[in-house]
Amino acid sequence: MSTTEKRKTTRKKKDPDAPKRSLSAYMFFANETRDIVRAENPGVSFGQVGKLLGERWKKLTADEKVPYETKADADKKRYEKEKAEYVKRNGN
DNA sequence: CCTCTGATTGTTGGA
DNA sequence: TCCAACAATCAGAGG
Repeated sequence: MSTTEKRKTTRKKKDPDAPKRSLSAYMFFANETRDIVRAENPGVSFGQVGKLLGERWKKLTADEKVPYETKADADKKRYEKEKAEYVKRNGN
């Protein structure tokens, strides 16, 4: 099963203080591309843009993803911090 | 020890 | 407010 087949929707959180996980490079990529794709495809519904984003993302090379992965990495650290506090709260 | 699934992140746009 | 496809990412649990 691929990660893209389940994910019904944002399910509930099982943890009390569940620290929000780090964002994916795609999230950052979408942040920038959403504006570009939408600019090139005005009026297109999310269905079109959404798929376009995925295709564009796959088209990007590791070098292009660098800036996005970099953000993702930075956010990852952010998550670590949240987790640290989260664990502290639970493991207090 | 190693593997896997589940849950989560954010975007748009309409109902 | 919620959901849909898209991709990534991580943490916990199990064998």
